[in-house]
Amino acid sequence: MTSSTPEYIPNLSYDSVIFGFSGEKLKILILEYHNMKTYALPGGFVKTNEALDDAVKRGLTERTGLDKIYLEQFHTFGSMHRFKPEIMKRIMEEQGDIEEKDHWLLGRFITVGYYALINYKNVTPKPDFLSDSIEWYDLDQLPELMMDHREIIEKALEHLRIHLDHKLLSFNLLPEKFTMKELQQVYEAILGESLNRANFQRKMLSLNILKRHDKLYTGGSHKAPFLYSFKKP
Amino acid sequence: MTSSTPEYIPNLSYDSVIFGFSGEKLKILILEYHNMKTYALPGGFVKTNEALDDAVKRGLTERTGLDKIYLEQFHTFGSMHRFKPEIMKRIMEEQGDIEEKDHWLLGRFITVGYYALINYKNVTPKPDFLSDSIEWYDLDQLPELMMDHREIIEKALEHLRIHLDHKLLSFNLLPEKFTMKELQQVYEAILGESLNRANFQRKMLSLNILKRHDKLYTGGSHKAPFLYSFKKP
DNA sequence: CCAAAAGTGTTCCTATTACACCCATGC
DNA sequence: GCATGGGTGTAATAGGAACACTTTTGG
Repeated sequence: MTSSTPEYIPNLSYDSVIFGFSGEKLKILILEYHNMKTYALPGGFVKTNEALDDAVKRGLTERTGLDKIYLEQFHTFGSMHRFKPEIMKRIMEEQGDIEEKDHWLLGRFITVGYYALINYKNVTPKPDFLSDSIEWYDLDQLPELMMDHREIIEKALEHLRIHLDHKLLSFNLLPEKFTMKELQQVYEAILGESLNRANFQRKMLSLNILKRHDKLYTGGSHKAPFLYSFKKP
Repeated sequence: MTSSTPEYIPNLSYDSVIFGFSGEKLKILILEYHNMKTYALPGGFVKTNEALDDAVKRGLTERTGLDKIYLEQFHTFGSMHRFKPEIMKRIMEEQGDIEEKDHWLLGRFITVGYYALINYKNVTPKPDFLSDSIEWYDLDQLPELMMDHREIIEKALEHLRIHLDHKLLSFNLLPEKFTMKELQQVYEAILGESLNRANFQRKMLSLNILKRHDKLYTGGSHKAPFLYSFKKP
């Protein structure tokens, strides 16, 4: 790509915080650059003729194989502390891109933060051309991340916790049908605290967003729970 | 400015929604471009070596004369529907800037939205070099705005309403000392609804963020109200 | 004394919380 | 029958909303 007709908007990127849920713990998708021991959030760039939201969706699909993911924008990070060109330079050198001195990737970047919440088990993350691996990490066992990516995750989590009630419908975190206990586990994993079973049940039902289906017989020695699904609007 | 060493980040702008309060109504600062009947939010661009937040503060100070304003970022707008180069072209032609065909200002822009809430009376807005006038407009009497600026205002207002309790402390909308009635008028103007006086008083006091001072004798034939100020943390 | 605005009190209602109880199921 | 997990009931509490009452002030 030449600088006269750039394919991507310079100095602007996005980073996505992909939350995944395994049944008990909340995890985050982190990638590692080739031989660098450099861990980062999956991010990317916006084409000059592409909507911001579309760019983020495109990047996420390329990296997770998942389509039709609900993404929520939460903050744009524009501090000059983000400017660490050495890191990107090393990454590019590993790639063999060493020619250009003022390559656009070495510029200063303002990044738009997005987050998504998906069902862990539906995803087979695939590393892209820049990265060595892409893996799920427990929230409390994150590796050291490049630049301000740790801060980006904290801010994403804060937003997720505040807007949980309104946003959970849109995220496909649970299977089509699920039990009340599973739903509660999602809430507890995200909020990081345990909730009262009886009150949680009542509150969820009072929101009038759940449809009750037949009971689920698991073979366990206890009462069979109802299955629920989200009412589609 | 030449394209080889750009002063500003291309394709990225900010727009600021400046809410002002006059004592009864909420107003917004809108500027008009020279002889264009084109109304817009005050916005600007980010220098390549400047923090995003700093750029927004700089622009606001240039246009309002006010310093140390608390600004809150709320959303980044990146749709391709924003791309209307004709408008900017006409503005530049009015200015006499007609030479460059692919000038950076004619590109597609992703814009970061910020809002602020200030005391209307402390401000003497000054038009910048591009604009003819800069005026306060009532929320319900806005002129037709360029591009998606109307949508940006709606989204700012939504954020302001939701986060009012947490953010009012940081905004210098009221004088140092104010009465409970003045505080209530701010809330009512922002929320767009009237509130019960007795309950509002109790709720505000229960938040434990107000310091009570001496009474204010206005000369009105009624009980003198207490003055309050926000407790500084 | 009256009107206007401010401060405080009372009542009602709803949402939240903690805990208890009973039911279904497989061993 | 009994342990386990699931559904529902109940009492105590907190918070909000609606309204009434009283106090202060200047005319």
